[in-house]
Amino acid sequence: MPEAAVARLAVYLRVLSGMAESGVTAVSSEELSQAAGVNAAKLRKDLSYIGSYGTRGVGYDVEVLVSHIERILGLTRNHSVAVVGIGNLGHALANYGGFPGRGFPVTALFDVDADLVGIPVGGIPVNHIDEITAVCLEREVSIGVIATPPPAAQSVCDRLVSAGVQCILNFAPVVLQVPDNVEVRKVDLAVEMQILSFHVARRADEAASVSVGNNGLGVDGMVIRP
Amino acid sequence: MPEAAVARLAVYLRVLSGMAESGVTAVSSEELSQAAGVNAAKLRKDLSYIGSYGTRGVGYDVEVLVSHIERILGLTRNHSVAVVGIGNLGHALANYGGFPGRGFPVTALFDVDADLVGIPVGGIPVNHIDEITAVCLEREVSIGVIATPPPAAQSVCDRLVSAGVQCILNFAPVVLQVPDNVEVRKVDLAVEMQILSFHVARRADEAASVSVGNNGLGVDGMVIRP
DNA sequence: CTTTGTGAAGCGATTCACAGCA
DNA sequence: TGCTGTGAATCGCTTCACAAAG
Repeated sequence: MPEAAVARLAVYLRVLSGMAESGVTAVSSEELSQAAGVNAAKLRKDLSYIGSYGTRGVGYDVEVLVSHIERILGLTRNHSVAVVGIGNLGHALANYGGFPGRGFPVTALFDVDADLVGIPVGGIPVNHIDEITAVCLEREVSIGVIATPPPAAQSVCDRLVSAGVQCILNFAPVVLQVPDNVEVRKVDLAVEMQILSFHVARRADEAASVSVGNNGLGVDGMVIRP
Repeated sequence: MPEAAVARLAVYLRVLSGMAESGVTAVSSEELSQAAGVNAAKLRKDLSYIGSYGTRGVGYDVEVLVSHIERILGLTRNHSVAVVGIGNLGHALANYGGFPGRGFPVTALFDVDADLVGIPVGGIPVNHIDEITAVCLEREVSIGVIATPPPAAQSVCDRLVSAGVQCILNFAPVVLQVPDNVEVRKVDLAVEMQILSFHVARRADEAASVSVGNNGLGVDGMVIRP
């Protein structure tokens, strides 16, 4: 199954959960794809990767789809999360209090700053970063979230890996080096902003070339390239 | 140019900036690709999209690459940013104080909560959300960041669009509906966590099938499928 | 001899279009 | 008839491999 399809399944799951709460019990590929912002063919292909749970001529049962997607995404068991780096972002993450979508309880917080150690954030006490290995093993952390300043990220990552953590969500603007058996996802604000910046620039370029070049008209409408 | 290549250019730029600060003046595609976590062929292909600025047999001049990537990404001009929703995440974003990588000054903050209005966060006073249109137009906001609760996201998005904002970074777990001329990037924690969860589940499945099924050996090593 | 730049091949994801089924 | 499920076609990104250049 394509990695991109996995990401979309998570989106479908959210939309379906919303529908279920609103009392909707059945949905067609057309309706669901609209709500998820993809086209219907892609949606059906994505769902086909996990099995055939629709009814031809009718559509999908919302509850059935929800439970199958949850199973495929491994949401039937809890995934214990540790957040490292209790700055602005770390606070925000800890205070989400069990991650959005549930099933991801935050069970450990770490920081280098001794002044933070022992103080609870979002109900969980902060441990010193030197305790990562012991605490992660003890609390069976399966997902590590890195929210440290860039210089600390690789070292934190190494420690998480040596504590047996195989999944890492990295907010630090650093390219992490990890062994093959560790999965890293990164959330990189600077990169996101720069992609948007690129599109602004491209739009500006196109606007410029349309107005003076590519439409064959000069600025006052005179035909240059008939 | 592939969208994926644009994202990588932003990563190369960061790595190159770090090298420049360390006094490195030249770099080969092999070195740079290692540091950026991609293979050398892909790096060269990506750089070829923006022009031929290397020297065969030698490599690339760090400063030259930096300035060309900055130009392509539109980083030669400032992009004024507005953050909407001053909760935990909004605070964290506002306090970054000019976004990572610079060139993205936060010039406006908005919230519905009247108690927050007027109080500065990260040096910028919070405006009431009803003032979005006027303030965004006045401060020439080009990028809107949505950090509101899910139910408010679409409405905030609509208001940003009507204020002329054409680029949106969305942290709310909602699929935004926008006109074609608006570019949306989303950062979705729940989706990221669920992708990691999927990989945990897949690893567990594989481990199970290796130990009891696909290697032809039972749990104690007895041959089941010789 | 080293390293870039790139056409061409390869590969994976998306889209099409229709067979299959209720 | 209507909608799903899916092979086949298509598209676009990635990788290869080598000619070109210093």
